[in-house]
Amino acid sequence: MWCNAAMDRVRTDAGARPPRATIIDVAREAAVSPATVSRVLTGTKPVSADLEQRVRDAVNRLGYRPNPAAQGLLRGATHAVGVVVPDVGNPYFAEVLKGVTNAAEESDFRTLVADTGEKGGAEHDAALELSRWADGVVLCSPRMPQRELAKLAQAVPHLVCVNRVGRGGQVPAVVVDFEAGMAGICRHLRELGHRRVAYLRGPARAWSERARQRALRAASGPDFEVFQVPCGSSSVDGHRAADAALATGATAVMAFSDYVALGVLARFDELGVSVPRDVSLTGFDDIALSELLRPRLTTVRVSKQDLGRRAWELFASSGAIDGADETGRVVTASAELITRDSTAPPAGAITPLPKTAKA
Amino acid sequence: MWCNAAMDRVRTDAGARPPRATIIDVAREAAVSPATVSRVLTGTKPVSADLEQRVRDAVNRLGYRPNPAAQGLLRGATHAVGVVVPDVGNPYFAEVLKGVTNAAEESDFRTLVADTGEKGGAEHDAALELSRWADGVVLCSPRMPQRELAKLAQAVPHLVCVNRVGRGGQVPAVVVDFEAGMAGICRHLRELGHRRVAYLRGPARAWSERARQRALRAASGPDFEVFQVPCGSSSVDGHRAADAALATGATAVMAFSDYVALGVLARFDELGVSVPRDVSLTGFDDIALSELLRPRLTTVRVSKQDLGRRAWELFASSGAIDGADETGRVVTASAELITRDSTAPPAGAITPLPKTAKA
DNA sequence: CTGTTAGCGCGTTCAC
DNA sequence: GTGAACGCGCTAACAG
Repeated sequence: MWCNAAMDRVRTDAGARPPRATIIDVAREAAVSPATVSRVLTGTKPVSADLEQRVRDAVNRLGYRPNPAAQGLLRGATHAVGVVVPDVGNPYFAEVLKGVTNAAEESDFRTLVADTGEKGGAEHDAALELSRWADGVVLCSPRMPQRELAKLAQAVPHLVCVNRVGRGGQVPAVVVDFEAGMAGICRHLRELGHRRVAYLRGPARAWSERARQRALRAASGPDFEVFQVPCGSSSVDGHRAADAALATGATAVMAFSDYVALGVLARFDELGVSVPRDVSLTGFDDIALSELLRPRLTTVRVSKQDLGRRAWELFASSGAIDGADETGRVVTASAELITRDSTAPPAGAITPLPKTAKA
Repeated sequence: MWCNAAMDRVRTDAGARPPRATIIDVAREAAVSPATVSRVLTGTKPVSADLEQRVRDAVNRLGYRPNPAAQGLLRGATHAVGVVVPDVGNPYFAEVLKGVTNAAEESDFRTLVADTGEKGGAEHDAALELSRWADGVVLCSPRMPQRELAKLAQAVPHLVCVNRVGRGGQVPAVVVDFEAGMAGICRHLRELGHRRVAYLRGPARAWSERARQRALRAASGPDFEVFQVPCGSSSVDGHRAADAALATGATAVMAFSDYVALGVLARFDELGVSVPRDVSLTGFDDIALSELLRPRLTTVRVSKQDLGRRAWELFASSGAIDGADETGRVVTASAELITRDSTAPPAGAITPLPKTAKA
């Protein structure tokens, strides 16, 4: 009955399917007990140099790698974090994701990603599903309603939010200071002399959108009128909403994000509207592309990778690794205005329609 | 010694950590055996309507979700695919990733992502690591040497490549017809009257780069000179290499990809070089941004999501799901030239230096 | 220091 | 149509 894996391999060699070696195969190969192999690999208990070498050789020879499912089953932890993002294609989230991944890697954690395709309704399920696989979940800019989030926080052991604080900050979160950033943009535009500006709204349910709205309300007044234009969070949304923004007669357009501004810029170009000559344009986030675009976008710098890293740290300190259960912290990341080429003083005349604007 | 999970739960209730319910908890709740619960959930064997309802109720009440680790252990499969990409921030890979994810989802498979940060040396380990967690791995545009790939293919049960065919097509792969695409670009430029063109090279080890080179060799001749300029695969690389491209005196610049062309465009603008008036520019891949840029980029359309989907299908048909082991297929995706605004006939005079070009 | 034993949560045999 | 028992790969408890 010692017909072991090595034998099988020979027989199935034609199929070239190398069956994964188990710890028992390694133990047999090294002529030790499975426990010794485990000890060498996990380093929990000392093992004599001789045996250790034999085990290491066997591991290399067989190409053995422990099965994480079995490890997870036993330890009750998977050594993985889940990350839920609205859209990996959005450079903003791609960066946040990288931040989490890099930080997690340092602690030897794997990252699992779920893309909800900007469908707020899918977030809850995605997080729940990820939580089956991972020890915790990082929720990026969730659009789900407050009470859904609260319920989720009870079902998912280690939940961390990015750019969303739950009711009373029950859920640990790292958020950008959108209010300050948006205020900076408003101040900048006002100083340039703009009095009528349009704002391209992001997803209504986004927490960050509401924070921006607070800043907008605070900044607006008789000498600084803000026209709200429904838009969205993608370049395509920006492209679509650009005409409406122009129609407000504003001399400056504030986009929800750089990614949105990208689409706006393209549409403006199609319409023959020059930025910043005819109209000023601002973004938010400072994605890498913004410096490559022409004109270079005036925006608010957010350290996106850092956001991801901070989220990881929140996860780690919430007891996911050691036992120090420190729930409910909310950390705020700064947002700094970056003035570039897409903003300038308004032209003498108000431009109610793009076509006439050019004429 | 029957101090079970339910007991523990009561004690740690203060921490508000809801421990995941097990199938046994559900069975107790529904007053049936664990086996019955399993049968209801997997639907493998018929169960009486009465019991089925009781089980479903219990599942909902407890919020029970089967532990995938345990399932994986038992079934010897995890119901997950790994995807290794050089850079998730690259819109190209983001799209391919989405393609895999969407297709996998339909078969109820989860997607695990590893980002190698464009470090070819990290690919091997990343794939190996992913293969511990997943039933197979999709390797996107791997830069690793041929023999490393061959070795990897033996260690990873279900390996599929995107944009890379291994020696003799041993590894199932879906590849873009780079050669045809590149040939199309060359023909287009030639027809416009360009005789001296620069090519911004991608990563030397990329299979797709070698395919492009074949097309370039075939197209080049006394009346179509191609100047090779080392570059890379990111926008930043393109930005850096733009000057060198101009210095060749070419009237058209072919970028490795749209993503690279983006950086080139930005640099050209800084230099006051107008596209396509002073110099024509082409990309490859047709990422969404390319239509938003000004000028809109002439490029080669590649259905990126489809690439991902086809990779998934290759994985699925390689016996990862059923047993139909159909190894070594290589499928080729078409590449279609999209003529937009960044290419035009060359200006009358050759432009050896950007500054003089404008004057 | 090392080997043996038990069991993590689940699905799938077997008996009934 | 249902329940009891076994084992997936691994490691933490015990024995020696």
